Amino acid sequence: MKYWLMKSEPESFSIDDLAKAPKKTTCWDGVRNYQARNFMRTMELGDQVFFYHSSADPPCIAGIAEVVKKAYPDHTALDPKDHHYDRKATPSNPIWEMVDIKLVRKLDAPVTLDDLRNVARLEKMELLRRGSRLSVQPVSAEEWKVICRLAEKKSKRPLQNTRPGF
DNA sequence: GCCAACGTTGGC
DNA sequence: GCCAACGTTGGC
Repeated sequence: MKYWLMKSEPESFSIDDLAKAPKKTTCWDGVRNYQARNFMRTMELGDQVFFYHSSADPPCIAGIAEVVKKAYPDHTALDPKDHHYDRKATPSNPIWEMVDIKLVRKLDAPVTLDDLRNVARLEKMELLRRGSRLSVQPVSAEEWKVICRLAEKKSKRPLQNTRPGF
């Protein structure tokens, strides 16, 4: 099982929106970066995801989700009226793909970007790299564990409903 | 709102 | 293949 971090601006789609969604599940449409897409292509069912609020106050990991559907074509790339339309995309070559993710749990106390920066073991984390903008990125097993511990500490109670591995 | 960092586009 | 121009991301 692998670990990931996916960014969303809460003004467009937040952890609460995911909680309110049917089956607490959403398709992750709109990714228009090849590296991010390639990461989604390698995702497996059950992979665990940190749901990150970008351009938020404060920026933070707001919850945990998991992959419930493997990569498939992102239809919004084919719709000229859609904001994420890409004229290079065709039905036979849709170019862009998405996965479905389901909420595992919202964090009682979000782990902020500032919190993460204060952990020496997270120094190499992609999110913390200067100028990093990747919206879908891998998280190492160690990083995952460290961040889950941090989340537990902040919430003052055990993380429930998370799979073994953190 | 600012702006640094980054990815993409397109002329050459 | 180079690289300037442009658009976007995302923290501050």
